[in-house]
Amino acid sequence: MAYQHQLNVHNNLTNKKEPFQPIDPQRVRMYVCGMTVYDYCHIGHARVLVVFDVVNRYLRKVYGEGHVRYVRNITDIDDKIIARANENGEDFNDLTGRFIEFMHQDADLLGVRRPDEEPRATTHIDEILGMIQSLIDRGYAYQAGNGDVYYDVSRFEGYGKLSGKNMEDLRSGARVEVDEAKDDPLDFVLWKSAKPGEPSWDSPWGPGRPGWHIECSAMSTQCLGDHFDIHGGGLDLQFPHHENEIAQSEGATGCSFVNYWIHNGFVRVDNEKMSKSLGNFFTIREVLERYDPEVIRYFILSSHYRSPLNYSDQHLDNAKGALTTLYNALRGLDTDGVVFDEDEHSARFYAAMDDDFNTPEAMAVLFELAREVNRMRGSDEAAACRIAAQMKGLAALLGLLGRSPEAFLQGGRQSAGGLDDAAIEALIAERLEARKNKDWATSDRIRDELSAQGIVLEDGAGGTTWRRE
RNA sequence: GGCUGGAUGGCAGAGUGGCUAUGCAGCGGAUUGCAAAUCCGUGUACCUCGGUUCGACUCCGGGUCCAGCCUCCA
Repeated sequence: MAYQHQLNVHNNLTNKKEPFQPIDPQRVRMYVCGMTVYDYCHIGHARVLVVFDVVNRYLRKVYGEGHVRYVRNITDIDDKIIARANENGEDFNDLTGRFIEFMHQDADLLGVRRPDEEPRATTHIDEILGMIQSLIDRGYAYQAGNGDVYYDVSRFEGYGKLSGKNMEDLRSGARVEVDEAKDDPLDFVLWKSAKPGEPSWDSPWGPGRPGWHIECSAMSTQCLGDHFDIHGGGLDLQFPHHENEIAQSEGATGCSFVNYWIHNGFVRVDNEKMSKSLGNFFTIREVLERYDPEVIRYFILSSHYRSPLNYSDQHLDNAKGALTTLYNALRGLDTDGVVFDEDEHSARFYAAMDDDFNTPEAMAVLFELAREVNRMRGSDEAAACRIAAQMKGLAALLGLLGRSPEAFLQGGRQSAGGLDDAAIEALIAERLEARKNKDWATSDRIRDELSAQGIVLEDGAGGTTWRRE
């Protein structure tokens, strides 16, 4: 019997968990704010990538592969990009092109499926200009004396509805910058007039470039329409970025913008937010030098997407151990083409995922299946295979356990000057000979030798297997 | 100061008005030549003070502490 999904998501617009009802179940639409590309992605970025990859995979499971459209943008023009390009003495397009490539490499390694569309700000200038013009026409924006075009926040009635802020509180906040050009300190820029030497595009308001917030409004509307289902991103984007997007899009189109706002929590280091400004970040590639990408993925999904996630080697080691347990269960079982019925484990897995993408609880089900597999193997190989196949099928929704167990277990980093696979196999063969002769001293010596190289031997009923620690 | 979240066993991390989360680590047993892996068993856990209740870690209120947003940030 097929499981009946009822997806519930925590909607930041209402700040409540609600049943998810797509505008059109045949075409579920999700937009996620991606990266500003002037540097390598860090683990915080990895979290957005992985979290929304899982949301994307799960929506496809529930609504069907062809009925979900996932858009994740790239911000490829902004102050920091210009500054970095100047520092490097290169064209900003070269800089962004390079880091887009690096981002794709990182995302691919983490098992993140490519979005259906990946719009870039610089290729959507026309749409951006169009939306700014609409805002001016409808009285939501004005050009200031310095040439910049600003959004007139006081004109938009619902301003603050996403972040739970009101204009008075915001104005009384001590940190609002005072800018002479703006009518109101809360107004934000839609079009920045170009300073000499800066990249710029022509516009009715003079040469310039788009503000950050308008990019996302224009790109999401262009790719998904005026009104769509899900808009996601990091928690820090809730205000002002997403608040401003609502003001822009609803101001420009006059219709409701997004039904469900989903934000992932931060990655922390020593209980502090990992961020560029604090300088306490670890890049994905840095971590990949020491850990398998699937370990990073497991680590990210081992806590709920809305919770803070503390980064540390200890947590990654823990993730590695847990993943090893799961792959150990799959070892030696051929699940290709195995037909199985989904049992109550699947039901519990889906129930967990239906409940606001509760990946930790879903993962607990994977461990229960692993135990079932281990209980069955030996006594009923076919049953073990069926359970293993079910386990792999569920894990695939999280983008986990997609490789052969050997690829994961033996694929660890070979220490410098360490033994390659053939040398390991040769030593195991030699040890096997010694064991036949009950020469335990030789057998143990070889095992110790391998152990010193980080190779763990396991003598099973079907022979000796090995894995890298 | 305003607004959001959070506080669970050695560590990590779900969840629930009364019933084992799960993982890692530990301990005992099985298995093993010894290990490893695996299986079985095993832990006075729910920040504090009040309240509601037959019963609260779970609901309500106060407090304490932590994190985040209000400034670029995933």
